[in-house]
Formats: sequence, C-alpha cells, structure tokens
Amino acid sequence: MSANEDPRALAELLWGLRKPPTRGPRPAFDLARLADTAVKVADTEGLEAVSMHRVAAELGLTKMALYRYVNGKTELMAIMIEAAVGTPPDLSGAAGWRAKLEEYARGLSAAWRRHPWLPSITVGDRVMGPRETAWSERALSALTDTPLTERERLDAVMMVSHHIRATHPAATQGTQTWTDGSAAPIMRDLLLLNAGRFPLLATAVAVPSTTTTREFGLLALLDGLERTITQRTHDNGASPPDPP
Amino acid sequence: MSANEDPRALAELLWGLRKPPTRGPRPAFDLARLADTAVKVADTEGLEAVSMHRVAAELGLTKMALYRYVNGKTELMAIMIEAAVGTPPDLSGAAGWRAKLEEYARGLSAAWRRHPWLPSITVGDRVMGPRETAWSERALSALTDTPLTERERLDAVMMVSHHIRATHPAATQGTQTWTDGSAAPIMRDLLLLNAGRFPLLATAVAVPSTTTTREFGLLALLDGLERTITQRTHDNGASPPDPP
DNA sequence: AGGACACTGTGTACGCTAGATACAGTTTTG
DNA sequence: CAAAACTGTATCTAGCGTACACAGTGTCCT
Repeated sequence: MSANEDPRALAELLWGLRKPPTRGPRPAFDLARLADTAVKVADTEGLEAVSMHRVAAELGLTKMALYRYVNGKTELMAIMIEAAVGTPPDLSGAAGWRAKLEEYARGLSAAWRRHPWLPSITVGDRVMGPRETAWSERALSALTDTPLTERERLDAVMMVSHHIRATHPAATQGTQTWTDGSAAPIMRDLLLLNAGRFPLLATAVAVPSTTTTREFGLLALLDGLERTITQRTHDNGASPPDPP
Repeated sequence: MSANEDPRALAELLWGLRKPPTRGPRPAFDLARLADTAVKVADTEGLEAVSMHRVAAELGLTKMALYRYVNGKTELMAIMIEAAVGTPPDLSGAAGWRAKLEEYARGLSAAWRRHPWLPSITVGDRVMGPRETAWSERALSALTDTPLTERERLDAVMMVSHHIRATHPAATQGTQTWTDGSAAPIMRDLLLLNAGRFPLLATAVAVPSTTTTREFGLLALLDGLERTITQRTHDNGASPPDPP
C-alpha cells in the first residue's frame, strides 16, 4: 500500500529491460527461480499462502533479500503470472474461427485448471508480461479471416476470456453463487424459506442442470458472434442494397 | 483471516433472523445506519478506505464497538452491499425478453455507477442478502415467456451480469487492459516496441473504437440467446420432425 | 417491591500478520 | 581501494481481531 507501485518499473521487469549490474556479488537466485517457487506455493497451498516471508523461506532467504529482485508484492504477483500462464494453445489445427475460439477457450480453461489462483489475479488495470500478451495475440489470430473490425475482434476475444473466467469453478469471482460453492446450500435454504418472494429463483435452483453454465454461455456467445459475422459477409459479398 | 467466517451467522444477519436482545443497554446505532456510513466512506474515498477503525470513528465510536453489530469485516461488507444495491429496475415497460434484459443491464450498470466499488465485491462464493437476491429474481422475470429451461434462464441472467461487470470501467476486474485504465498507455508502448511479435494486437489497439466493448458484447450475447430461443420456439410450435 | 444477577454495549490494552523502510555488514568488481 | 550490489537484523505501520474491565438495563427470585 506504499509508493512501491511504479508501473514503468514493473514493465521493465516483465519485458526484460533491466540492465544487469556489473559489480557487486552475484545474486544467489534469479527472477525465474523466484517466480517458480512462488507459483509452487500458490499451487499447493493457495494464493493466500504466498507472502514475502513464505517465498523467501522456501529459498532459504530472509524476506528482505527478495526486495533486491522485486520492488514489492505487486511485482512478485506479476512474475508469478508470467511464470504460470505458459504458452497459448495451437489453433492451427482447428478449421474456422469458431472452432479456433473454442480451442482457445479450452486452452485457457486448462491453464487455469493447472493454476486455480490464476484467473483471480489476471484481472483489472495492470501491466501484462510478454507471455500473457501472447495469449491475446493468439486469440486474435482466430478471427483474422472474419469481417470484424480489429477492435471488434479484440472485444470478442475479451468476451470469451471473461466468460471462461466467470464460469471458472475455483475462481474467486466466477463461482455461480446459486448453484456452486459452499454458500450455495445456505442460499437454497433461504430461498425455500422465502419462496413467496422469490418464486422464479426458488424453482430455478431446485431443478437439476442438464448442461453447464459454461457450455450454454459459450454457445450463446459464439452464436452471437456468428450472426454478426455471417451478416457482414453477406453485406460485403453481395452488391450494396438499393437505396429506398 | 480468523474463525469469524460463519456463513450461517451472516445469513441470519442479512435476512433479519437475529432476535433482538431483551436486556442490556440500548444500542446507540443499528445495522442500517452502520451500513450507510460505511457506504458513504466507500463512495467518497474508495473501498480501501473502509476499515473497522474508519467506520467506527465516523460514528464517534471505537472500532471494538462495531463488533457488537457485526462479527467482522466480512459481515460489514455484506451489509454494505445490501445497503448499496437498491432495488432492481422495473422491466414491465419493456416489450419482450430482449428489451427486458437490456433494461436490466442498464439498471445494473447504473447501480454500479452510483457505487463503483460494488461490482468488485459482489463476486465469488458468498451469502447474499434479500435485496441483492431481488435483482436475480427480477432478471429471471425477463425470461419467463421464453422456451428456455429454468436453469438456462439463470445461466443467461448470470452471463448478462458477468458481462456488465467485466466491462464496467471502474471495476477492479473488468477494466479492458488494452484500451482503458492507467496501464493501457504503457501496454501500447510495449506493443509498439514489440510490434513484430504481436502484430495483431498492435494494430488492434492502434485503431480508434467505433462501438464500446460493452455494446458489442451485449449485442452478441443477446443475439446468441435469441438464436436458441427462436429455434426452440419453432421446434415446439411445429410438429416434431419425422423420424429418419 | 427490591435487589442480585445475567446480559448487553462500550472502551482500553494487547496480539498477530504482513508489507515495507532503514541501515549495517559483507562480497565483488572496476 | 572504493563504489556498487547482495543479505540480514531491527523496526515501523496498517489493520483485523481477542481479552478483559467497566457501565448500563432488564429479568427473576425472594
């Protein structure tokens, strides 16, 4: 919560623009090792377990030594993300933008399943590293053959990502409050007690689900994009409509 | 971080199931006043400014007095949400499920604009109060005339809500990293420096946007739902297809 | 009726976690 | 040798939370 939030410095760190020092003792570790350690802690004990002290201890250091590598916890989180995201899925095997986007969604979901804490921090106003950026770039490649605007492609990509995040079971933000999570049974009880005030909800949570929210939502999303895309394709392919 | 996380107790608090004590001194305040004070602090100074100490001081109390009203900060947040959400928009004026959902989205957006911190905490696995629950109920009412399953209606509602949240300008989670927010200019610079590695992204962020992400996304979402709905309507309206 | 007692509200003191700063000691290279 | 860089000890700060003492207020028993 101090003045350690310099986005420029973070950008230099993430994009490898730090000039290594010439004199002084060799650092015992490097950023990658530090990030991997933090990621391991987060994977095994949850993101809350990741503290400066904990990570340092894991490396046999005191926490103050970490401040030579990162300016604060914000930067630690940033390099953790870069270390954990991995590489985006290969979309060249899928035919057509729709299949490619589905493949992308699968890849994103898989990455987040490997690191359940990831979707909860890859969020908001922040500086991203090259690895994470590569995911956006890859996703955009799925839509190059469509008649969408560059900006619309970006919007579409963000929507798919947001949807996967919102329906991610272990995500802090995504849990479907009514159907999943530890609070869901409590909410069901309350709805039953107040079925008169909330009849629609009460019945909705009572019925079992046939498809998952994620599937249903992704279907709707892609259907919506398809409509715009085919419509544009027609407008462009045919001659412009007669004036009225 | 302690054992003060009893969801049952929270539920009783939110749903007015606490039996008021019979003896002892009269409390100087009540939950509503407490919640309103906290909301005011969050509105004017941001959610980070809301601490037990701060809220208590605002009421002329020491922070420990607050613990007679709420069991901890989690409960304080919960009653803040209830105090801030207000009542859901009236959808009866809109004709058809699509217009109703759009109206709902507008109402949600307006409520979050009044309390910019709200979307960032009405999230995840948690117990909701009756006021907030009323929003879900209202949203479901938009879809009663559709051939969707009860569960699918809930899914659709959650999707719209998630989308509004994800595209909420001031939301901690929603900021479109590439186009909005304080980090966006930094990311643009980095993309220009690395245009070779990220050609699609570099051009996408360079062009000005004609429509907003929110509009484009909502359109796609509703188009997608419409496709499923009209398709179902046809399948039900006509006689079942001949067996093959 | 009246007082003891239990229960409730409020305040003071303290504990704990976690991030972060200050600075001294030590190592390495120009 | 001196400047720069790595690491450790000590300390500060913010914030949530517990422990406990003291002060009102109703309940119940005699």
